[in-house]
Amino acid sequence: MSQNDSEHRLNSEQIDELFDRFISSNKLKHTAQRLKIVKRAFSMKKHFSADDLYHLLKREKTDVSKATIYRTLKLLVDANFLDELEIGTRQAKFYEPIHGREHHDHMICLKCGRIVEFTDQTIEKLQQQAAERNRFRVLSHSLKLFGLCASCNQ
Amino acid sequence: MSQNDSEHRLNSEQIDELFDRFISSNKLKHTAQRLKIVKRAFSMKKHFSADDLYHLLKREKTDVSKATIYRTLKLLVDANFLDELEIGTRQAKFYEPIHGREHHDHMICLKCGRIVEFTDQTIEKLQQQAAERNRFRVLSHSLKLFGLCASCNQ
DNA sequence: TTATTTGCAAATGTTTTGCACACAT
DNA sequence: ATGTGTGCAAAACATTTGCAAATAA
Repeated sequence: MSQNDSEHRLNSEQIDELFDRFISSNKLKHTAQRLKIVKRAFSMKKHFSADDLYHLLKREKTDVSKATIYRTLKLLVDANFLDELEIGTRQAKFYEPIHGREHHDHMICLKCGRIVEFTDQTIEKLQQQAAERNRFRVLSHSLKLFGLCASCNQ
Repeated sequence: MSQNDSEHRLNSEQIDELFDRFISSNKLKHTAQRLKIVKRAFSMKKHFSADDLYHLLKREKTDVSKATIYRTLKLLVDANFLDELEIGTRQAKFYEPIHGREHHDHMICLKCGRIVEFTDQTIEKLQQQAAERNRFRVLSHSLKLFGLCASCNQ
């Protein structure tokens, strides 16, 4: 893994700041539920699903309904605070804080589910060139490698 | 589009041959339903969903249940006769005949839904190298560019 | 005060599955 | 004869939505 997890985690103060930015930038209202969701989402050490978040909050006795979690996660993705990763059609989406990180792609271990991140500027460039050749305007992209991670591959 | 559709379509005789190969290679049984599904799937001019196939067959008075369509499509994908494309987690999967075509990636128009295919050997190579750097063994991959196709982008 | 937000339960949409019957080998 | 395959309806499952009650501004 090229990234150190803690390197990208925010402290409580930064999260409060981010929360305010999130709320005001979208003309939303401050609610206890949204604050709890944001606080928890931005302190996650790895990719998490809506359901993960739901159970974590429930365990911490700070219940928020699933509907609100889904609604808030969507807002956070639209506002570019969270990145959304789709592993497979029948599987729950995963989320991760963006927080100034550059775009990256994912390798997904089919055995243990581990998600390894990587970036390759040349690939990005070549994608863009392929798009231009087809007069296609890229708004977003997703590159996923499925296989076996180092430990699962012996 | 770099590919000519008709260039890759099979004639009736070739489909029969492919059907036999499909059945025998998997120790399956010849059934009217499977033949109908294979015939229709391999004469499709573009990507299709399970539901598309279901309605086409129904319209042609050759009813096959949805369950059987899903089961057969899965068999065809596993046997490497069809390629499966996931546009989004909550959307139906798309299928396309493989039939000797090389692997390709997709650009998906968010406005009209058009799917443009492309290949880039250098990208493939760089993906592999990125995987090796992480001692990750790639079994399959998916690269999708989302955006606006030439006509939708004016 | 009033437009948002929430929680609940019900709906959604695709795909899968249990089961009894039908059929290919 | 016997193991497969089929159709139906129900289940699965993540996510979305309608609605009435609660709450932020």
